[in-house]
Amino acid sequence: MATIKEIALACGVSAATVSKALNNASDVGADTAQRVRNAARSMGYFPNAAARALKTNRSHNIGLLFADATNSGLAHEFFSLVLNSLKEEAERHGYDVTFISRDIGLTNMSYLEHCRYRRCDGVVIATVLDWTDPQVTELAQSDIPLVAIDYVFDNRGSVLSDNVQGMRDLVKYVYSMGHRKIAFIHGDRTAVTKMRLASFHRTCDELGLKIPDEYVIEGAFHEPSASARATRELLSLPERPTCILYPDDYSFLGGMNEIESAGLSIPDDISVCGFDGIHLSQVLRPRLTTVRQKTEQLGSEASAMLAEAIESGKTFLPHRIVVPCELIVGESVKRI
Amino acid sequence: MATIKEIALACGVSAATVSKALNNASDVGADTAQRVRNAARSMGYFPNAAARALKTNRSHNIGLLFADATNSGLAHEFFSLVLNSLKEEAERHGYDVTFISRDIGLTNMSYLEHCRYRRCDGVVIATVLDWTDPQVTELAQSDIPLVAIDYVFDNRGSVLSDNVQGMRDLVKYVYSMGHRKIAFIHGDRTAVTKMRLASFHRTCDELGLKIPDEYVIEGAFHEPSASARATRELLSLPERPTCILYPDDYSFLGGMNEIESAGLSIPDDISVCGFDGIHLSQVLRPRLTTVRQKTEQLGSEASAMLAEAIESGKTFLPHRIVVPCELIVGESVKRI
DNA sequence: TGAGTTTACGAAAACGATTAAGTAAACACC
DNA sequence: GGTGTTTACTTAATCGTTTTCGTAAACTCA
Repeated sequence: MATIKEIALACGVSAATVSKALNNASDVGADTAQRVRNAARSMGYFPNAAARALKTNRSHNIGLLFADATNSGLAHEFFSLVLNSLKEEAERHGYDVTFISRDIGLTNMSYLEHCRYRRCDGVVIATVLDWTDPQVTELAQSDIPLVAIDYVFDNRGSVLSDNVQGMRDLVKYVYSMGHRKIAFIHGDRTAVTKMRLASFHRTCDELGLKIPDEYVIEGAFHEPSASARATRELLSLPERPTCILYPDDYSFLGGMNEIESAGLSIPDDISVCGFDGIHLSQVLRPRLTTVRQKTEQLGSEASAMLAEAIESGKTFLPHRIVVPCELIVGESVKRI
Repeated sequence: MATIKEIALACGVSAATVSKALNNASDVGADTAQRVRNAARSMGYFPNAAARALKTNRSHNIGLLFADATNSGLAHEFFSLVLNSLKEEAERHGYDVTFISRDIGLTNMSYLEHCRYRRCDGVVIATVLDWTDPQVTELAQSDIPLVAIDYVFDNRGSVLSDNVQGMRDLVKYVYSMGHRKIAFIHGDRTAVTKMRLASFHRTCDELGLKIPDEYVIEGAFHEPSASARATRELLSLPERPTCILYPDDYSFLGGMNEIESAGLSIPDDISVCGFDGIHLSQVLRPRLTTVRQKTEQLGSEASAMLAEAIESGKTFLPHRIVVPCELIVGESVKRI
């Protein structure tokens, strides 16, 4: 509202001096600086972000790429929580968060164009439908600082939830409870699924478990119906698994219904595990044994890393932070 | 990337002409306009949002005020879905969405200051902890176009979910199924709760139902534990209700656990209803009878209304849109 | 005291767009 | 053909900052 010029006028100095005083530049007298700052405060001054962005070519704004699809994306508590901590940490560093999408207004821009239009200082890619989407790779190959969550782009920063360790801990725990016939309903074919699947097989190998092919079924993240279908398949096998691992806590609900309507009880007749450790998992009875992903840390590390990339001026900062998962032992796995 | 000047140079015209051609101004020749537009496209031109904002004093950005608290807010599917449609509709109108918060960076700004700093063209208040927070009222009394969701500020636009009608439909339905002893666990003391509570009582009156005081208990939105506690109270009453209405679908989970661990079955021993109609409600077995709030419509109406307020230049646009709720009949209410 | 250095400030250009006002050419019209 | 009106452009100012460069005053020191 008040501008630098008005402050300059009020203080009897030039606009340049005001700007410098406000930015703690070295060549301003201590008393003048103080006077200016006082005036700025009392006149309710805040810098005009647009003017500053125009001049400095820095918007103090970071773009956030979130899946466009409605079924997953924002509705998924995992992502909501990541977004929340991402936003808070970004703000702590002085950045605002703006959603990036294609096709804003009438014109259709690509993700990259949208970022340029808004002069985003950096971008966090939290989740997209397809990481090989040309528009996504275009963005990843641009000169905009970028951090991806749960994905690795060449030469780019990434924050990864340690799905491999999480899955290993889960399988080992289930094994330690005496289970040998362990089934795994995995998510749709994404990078995360690949990691969990690989970790599942490797851990079973280490434990000397032979897992029959029928025990590993494709489901889908956040889709109870897919888990329901897969659960039906598993329950109808001649040799039923004693424990089923689900793609995620939410989609487990589909399996839960299926198990109950088959007249079976959890965990007495069959044991189950989720993944994610969202609030829901600890509200269900029996409490779900699951793997908690540290959403707060994923989000805040991503923001911090991006801020560092922006401020260091190094567009390409191939840092990689791996955030451990945490096994949550509930009551859904029975010792046998 | 490419600027207007570069296009001007390439086309052999002045920057002003380029600007006008790109903005479909009247005083540009048809052929020149075409030439300019072609050049702009081929040179990958996109306007510099900062420069434009500086000059026009319009940022094409709307601020979004979302609760700071973590327990509800973004993690609640209701708000996630509202946010999602809000964002999509805003983008359709050419606006980006930026989160507004206090205390960005080191400085601590108020919500209003944050909006001014970012030169937001308008603000949507989706949910806050406390609508009487001085910072919120300051914003509501400012000259920034504003639309609130599920709240009414004097002289401001608002989009309201018809909680009154939703609750009435629900109670009438439950009544029509033969229930007379209907309990209501309501949410914490918010505007929404007040509406539902009032509608509950009025509808019961209309139906000639006398609801004992013990049947109306305070719970909390999105908090299964509160619903669990309230459910315990209700189940221990000498005269148990035959149907319990919960604050929302999610918090019902707490009640569900309590009912099951009391050895009761839904809906044979006791009927239950939720509110919200989130995905979860239709995944549970039995499917929950609930009231769906049209989140997509709430979000998109809010964006559309705000866009209109901005574009009409009328800061104060006391429109009020009421979005009806929809009764979803599940299997959780038994005919008695 | 005079030359060199430091300190504290100001003047002015620039970022990339928009827009009011000005102008030259083309056209209309009797 | 002169006058008036369109049409199609250009010039230049402006939005609110930042930043480079310049400079006057003050200080240092032999």
